[in-house]
Amino acid sequence: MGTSIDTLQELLFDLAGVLPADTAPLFAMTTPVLLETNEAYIREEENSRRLAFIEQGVIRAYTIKENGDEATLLLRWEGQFIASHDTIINRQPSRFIYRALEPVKLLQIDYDVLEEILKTHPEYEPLRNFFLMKMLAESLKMLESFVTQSPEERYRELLAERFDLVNRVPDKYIASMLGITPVSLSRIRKRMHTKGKTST
Amino acid sequence: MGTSIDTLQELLFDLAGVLPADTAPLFAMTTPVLLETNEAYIREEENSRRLAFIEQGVIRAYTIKENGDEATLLLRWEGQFIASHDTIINRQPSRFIYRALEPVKLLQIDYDVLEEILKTHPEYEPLRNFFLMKMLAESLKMLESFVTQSPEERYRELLAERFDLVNRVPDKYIASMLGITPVSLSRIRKRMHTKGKTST
DNA sequence: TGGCGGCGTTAACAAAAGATAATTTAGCAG
DNA sequence: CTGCTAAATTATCTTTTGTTAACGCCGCCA
Repeated sequence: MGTSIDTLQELLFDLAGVLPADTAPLFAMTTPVLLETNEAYIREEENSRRLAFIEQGVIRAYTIKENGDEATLLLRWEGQFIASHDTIINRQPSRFIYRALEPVKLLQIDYDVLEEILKTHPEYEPLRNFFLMKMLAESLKMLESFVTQSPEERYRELLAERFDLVNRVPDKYIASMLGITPVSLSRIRKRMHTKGKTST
Repeated sequence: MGTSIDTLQELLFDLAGVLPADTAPLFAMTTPVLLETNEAYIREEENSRRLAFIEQGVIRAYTIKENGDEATLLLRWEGQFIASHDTIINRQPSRFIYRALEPVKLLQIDYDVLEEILKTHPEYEPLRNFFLMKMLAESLKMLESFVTQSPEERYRELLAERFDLVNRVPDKYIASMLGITPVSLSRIRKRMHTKGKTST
């Protein structure tokens, strides 16, 4: 059973040829964190520049709309990073809330500390680039789905690509992430059952 | 009148304290490129890892859907970078077409060449991070607008924030970027004229 | 300058989504 | 096992969007 550190060390080796033995300075500054179901990792208006690798569990990033409704921006799960992009990229208080949907295990580091480490250990730099690019690619892919597909098509694709995730997460959050209401998602599912079971 | 090089040198100085005099190795590898209206910069299935800073003009990134319709993913204009994210991030043939909507002036570099330069000149690294983060923040903001706002609200916001851009670009591309049809955008505009001229 | 073609608008109808509320289902605590 | 609560479904009605087609406007080019 691999730990976060194992995973990240492997990644660092693959990306930059950094041997696990040479990653001590990086991992010395990380802290393990546990969240219980429904616990907030980052709250609205918070300014902390924490960055975490998810070892286990699912975290939901959402915002509260003017009318009081929640809107889920994205879900992150094991093997991904989670951080307040408002705070890290724009140095603004987080407009989003990051909350565990399940018990979560994190490996955490402060972004400013990470930056210091990167100054003295530029060999870790590929790790940052890798995750930035990965997140950018993911965001663009989601964006693409909004301009090319209908809500039903987006849902079908999500089912096809992340069936496990859809089953771990309440439908209402999935709906919100697809840009529709839970009622609408329910109707889509009904349509899918009756009519075309075939697809994508 | 500032050139691309001036702008980028300024950015490099602000971000990393690199003096303009020390940026020669970087700019030695760049090429100016001119595109005329409607000329494609990157075509579908293309594998080139070109990266360009837009000095003047607007470029549209779009894909052709299964039904033959076009879907505009994003628009980029002067001061921004343009590149095939499929090709640079995932080393896949571009699924998008990048085409000039106006006469365009670019400052181009090959990404692989840039990577080589970054190995010997890590002091330029902040530039890459800056643009990656900037693009990520932009993508997430657009994504946010899809989960929190209606098409009409997205249009109003686009008008409020990028009025100049909306006026430079044909409505049908704006509509597609908002995830709706040109017919629908036309109705939204009609609604806005008659009813609420106020607000966000 | 006359015609052609693309773009935006409008119209008419079908399909889908939003809002609200009632009802059923399901997960969890005691 | 029972009961409570939240989530999901269903129903009804309204609003918005999609689809297709017609029409007018304008720019461009022969």
